[in-house]
Amino acid sequence: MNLSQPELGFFLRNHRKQTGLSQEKFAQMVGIGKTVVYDLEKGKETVQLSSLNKILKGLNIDVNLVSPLDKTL
Amino acid sequence: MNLSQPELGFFLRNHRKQTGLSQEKFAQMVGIGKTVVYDLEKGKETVQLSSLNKILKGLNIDVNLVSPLDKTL
DNA sequence: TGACAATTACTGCCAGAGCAGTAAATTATT
DNA sequence: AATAATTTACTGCTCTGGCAGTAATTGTCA
Repeated sequence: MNLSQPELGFFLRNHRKQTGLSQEKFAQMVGIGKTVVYDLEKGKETVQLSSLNKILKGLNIDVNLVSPLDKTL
Repeated sequence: MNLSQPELGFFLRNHRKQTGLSQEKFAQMVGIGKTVVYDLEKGKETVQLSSLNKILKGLNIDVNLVSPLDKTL
């Protein structure tokens, strides 16, 4: 996938829900504003990378960047 | 990996170099300012997600988000 | 070594991201 | 159905990321 919407939003929302936390609780747990969580889940792309990072960390999600060049075939 | 520094910076820089484009040329090719390219490669985390997206798209890089929960084991 | 290209670094301005607060709408619980 | 919890939506404010411009530094090549 890519980091754009709405894919990312659904992904983040699903995983947050599995934590059982509301947007607000989750937001303060990872140290960002609730608006950012809402925006990201909704589809806003103009958010800070650092905010996404905090969310991904809070969800224990790891990132793999795969490039066609990396393929050691 | 995660989307934080300096890992991401090195990754992006290496892949941009393989395109043979300078930061400035690459920046205008993907439609962002040269400062953002420089900042991202350098280590700045407070950049917009949309900027990172444009860069990743320009480098043909795909993103995999892997969560422990997804493991269908 | 001189000239050229690219990178690094700094500036000031401005559009907009982040935020808390609030309220309305939606959903869940009892 | 009533109540509580959550989400959606909007506001105004503050702060800063994005940007072009520029200059200094570094790297490359003839």
